[in-house]
Amino acid sequence: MKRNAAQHDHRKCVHTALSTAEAVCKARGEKLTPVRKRVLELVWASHRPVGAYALLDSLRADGRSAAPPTVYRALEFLLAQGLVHRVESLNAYLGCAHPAADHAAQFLICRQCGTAAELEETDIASAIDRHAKRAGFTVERRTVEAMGLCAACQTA
Amino acid sequence: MKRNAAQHDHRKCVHTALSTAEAVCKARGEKLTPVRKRVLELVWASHRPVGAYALLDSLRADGRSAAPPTVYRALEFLLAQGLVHRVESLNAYLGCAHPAADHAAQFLICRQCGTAAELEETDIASAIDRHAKRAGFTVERRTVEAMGLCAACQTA
DNA sequence: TCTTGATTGAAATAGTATAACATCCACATC
DNA sequence: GATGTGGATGTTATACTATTTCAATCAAGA
Ligand SMILES: [Zn+2]
Ligand SMILES: [Zn+2]
Ligand SMILES: [Zn+2]
Ligand SMILES: [Zn+2]
Repeated sequence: MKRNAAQHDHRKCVHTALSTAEAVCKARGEKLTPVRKRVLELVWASHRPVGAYALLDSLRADGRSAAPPTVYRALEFLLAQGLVHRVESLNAYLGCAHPAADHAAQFLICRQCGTAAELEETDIASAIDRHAKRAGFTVERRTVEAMGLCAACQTA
Repeated sequence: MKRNAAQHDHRKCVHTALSTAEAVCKARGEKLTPVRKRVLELVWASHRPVGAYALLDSLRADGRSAAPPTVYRALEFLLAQGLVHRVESLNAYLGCAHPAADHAAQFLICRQCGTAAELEETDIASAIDRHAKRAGFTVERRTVEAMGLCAACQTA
């Protein structure tokens, strides 16, 4: 039920995400250029992961000149800054809920409504790392994505 | 160091995988046709996840007539039977190490040598499920992939 | 001003996956 | 053995995702 369209002011989500991004970039001396900012805003248009070509269509709808590299470059920057995440199982992108700090993220993706919620549970990450270590494996990056039904879609 | 090319008889891996597949399909009344069997064998050609188009090339190298649907259909069948896994972060496919029983699998993927080891740790899956449940989310499928360095590549 | 490096524009191409329809084959039934 | 049926495969076309390459532009800093 969290983040149901009827139950939260999504403008606030977008506004918070954009201000945080400004702050983060400024603090790091990175440039949040108009294209990058606009792509971030488009990613935040919903709580559903968005495909790169959907973003491209939106950029073009803005009247802006845009080709695939336009959006992939913006995404590359936003990913590097931790402002968006890539959802591997969907080939899609999602705004990060807590971009300030480096963190291991996990995603709960609803197959019904398409929303994705972000978790940041260190014990999931450490369970993976522990078993990896037993195998002599050093973990550098983790992809954890759960598919299923969100609370809202279950009751419905 | 496990499964280093020099340190195990890979023919045995392949043979075991194919016999198990035969048995599993027979028990279920499913048909492991020549294409399907050959694709499974090709997937098992190494312990590295293989892309669909690499499999396609191999099928063609056999002299067989093959197009993308040929390999994707075979993979669809093998995935449904639990004989192969899909590695989401690589868009690639890997033979399942324990295809008989249904299981939650996790992968340790070496960025250096490309090998992927399969884990089947229930506590990783249950940690995910537990946090999901707290969010009211019902998990149906999990994708857990760790990128890093395998034991062999670390010492080297 | 000049230089330099980062960013963006633009065109082409590579890589991954599915849709749609025809044909074939194994098997059950008559 | 002939016929009908459904699954499996063949074939072509297309959709979707991502990168390469080179040119043009822009934004500081010397
Ligand atoms: Zn919102
Ligand atoms: Zn839902
Ligand atoms: Zn082996
Ligand atoms: Zn390795």
